[in-house]
Amino acid sequence: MNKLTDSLGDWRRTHYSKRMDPEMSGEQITVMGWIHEIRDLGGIIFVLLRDRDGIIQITAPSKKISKELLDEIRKLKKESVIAVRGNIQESGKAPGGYEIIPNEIKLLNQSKLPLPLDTTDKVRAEIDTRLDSRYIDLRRPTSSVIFKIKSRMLHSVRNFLEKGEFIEINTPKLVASATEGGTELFPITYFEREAFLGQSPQLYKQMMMATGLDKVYEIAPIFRAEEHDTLRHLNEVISIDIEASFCDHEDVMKILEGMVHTVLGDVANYGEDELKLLGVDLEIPDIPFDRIDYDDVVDIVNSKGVNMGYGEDLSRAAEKAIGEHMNNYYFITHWPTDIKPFYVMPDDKDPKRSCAFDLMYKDLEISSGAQRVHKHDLLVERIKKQGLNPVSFERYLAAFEYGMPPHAGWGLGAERFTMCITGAKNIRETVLFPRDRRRLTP
RNA sequence: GCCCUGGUGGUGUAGGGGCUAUCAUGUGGGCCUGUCGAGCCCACGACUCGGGUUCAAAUCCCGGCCAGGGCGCCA
Repeated sequence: MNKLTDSLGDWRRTHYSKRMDPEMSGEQITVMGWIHEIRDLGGIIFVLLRDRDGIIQITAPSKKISKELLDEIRKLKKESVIAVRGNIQESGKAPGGYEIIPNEIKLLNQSKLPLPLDTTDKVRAEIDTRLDSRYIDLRRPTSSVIFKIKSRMLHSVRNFLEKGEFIEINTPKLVASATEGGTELFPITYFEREAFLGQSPQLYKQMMMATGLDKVYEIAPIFRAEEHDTLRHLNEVISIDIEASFCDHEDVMKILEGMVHTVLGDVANYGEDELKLLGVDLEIPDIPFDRIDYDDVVDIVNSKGVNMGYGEDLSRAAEKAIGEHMNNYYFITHWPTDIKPFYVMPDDKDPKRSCAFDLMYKDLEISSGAQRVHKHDLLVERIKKQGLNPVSFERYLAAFEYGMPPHAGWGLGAERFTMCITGAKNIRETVLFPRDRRRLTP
């Protein structure tokens, strides 16, 4: 099989499929990609070549090209990789308005058939089938376009934060302590000791506040060993985290809403074609976002017939109820101190309430943040109150003894944010190789 | 982890104690000079695994595995 394939040699792609213009008519160009479909009508063969940008038609009329080339084309199979040199021609009859009349074709690699799933969207495959053969699934534009948008989103996030004078940091994902409380951690073997995969950069980015770097951000994976099995949870996700000194929760909420607003604008501006492919009409929310007090959330949820007590976290039914009442992006503020982590600052005037907030998009929590406790003794008290041992936080706590400024921050789930932008119903759509309760490969 | 539903060619499905197991797409072959979900003809290809009931199980029962939906868990 392989002896029939050609080497790349000195051939290089001169154009992507969608970047043609009328002035190029007649010009010889080289395109490279995968065979999306072949329509052999006998006297004329149409080969649809797909690359990153889209699809261009190679048109081979028997009268215009040599018999040898025609025979070569007739032997081509779906999803094989080819390079085509030919003349570009404007044509109203061709999809996209342009077609290429081939002079020479190289078969760079052949595809095995049949394919594990259909790349032309004639027959839909289930997400499980698609994830098993993700590289082929991503040949479908509706699948890969999510990652083009995610890339734009992350680029825009970095731009925004860099403009705001945030410094990008990298904190360890191999950590010693399982005592941060809350979520389950993945244990791993670290030489002769046990270690864990980091659940959050929280403690590290707070320690950075004691360094004088003032404003930091990190975009990195976090790991949570929860056995959840839903459309919006994974065991490995990307967290967009910031922490800023000499700030309170109001300041970082402004940064967060400003960032979401800017990023959505950027994606709408520069990703127009991509959004169109998904059929998404991206609405840019006005800022400031609505802020709703936790106590009012409880009242609204109860008024919708969903039972919820003050001091409880939102159940799924509660999230749906509040999501129905609010729309788009909104903050839930003044969470009860007791259900928030130890590092969250209690409200001065009413310590039962905290300076913590969640950013919601409809019924989906996409970010949570807070003003943090920067006073050492209060922090120790809060750790004890949550049933944790201050001794295991020794190194973290020490950072609060030598001049820790007041600070605040948040973490935003990159995949959940991508879901908001793309309209994906399953978080797995927004990760190339998702890790969930059952899936560890590919 | 719990509840509900399901697992049929490569993919997506119909069927539901005994027939040659349905359809689409695909794959292989043939015809066709403007296809664009091309069309037409021929062929190929499947009942999740283990156990049980039964003269007979893809179908009913039990269990495993896997999946879909919902929930829980998720500082």
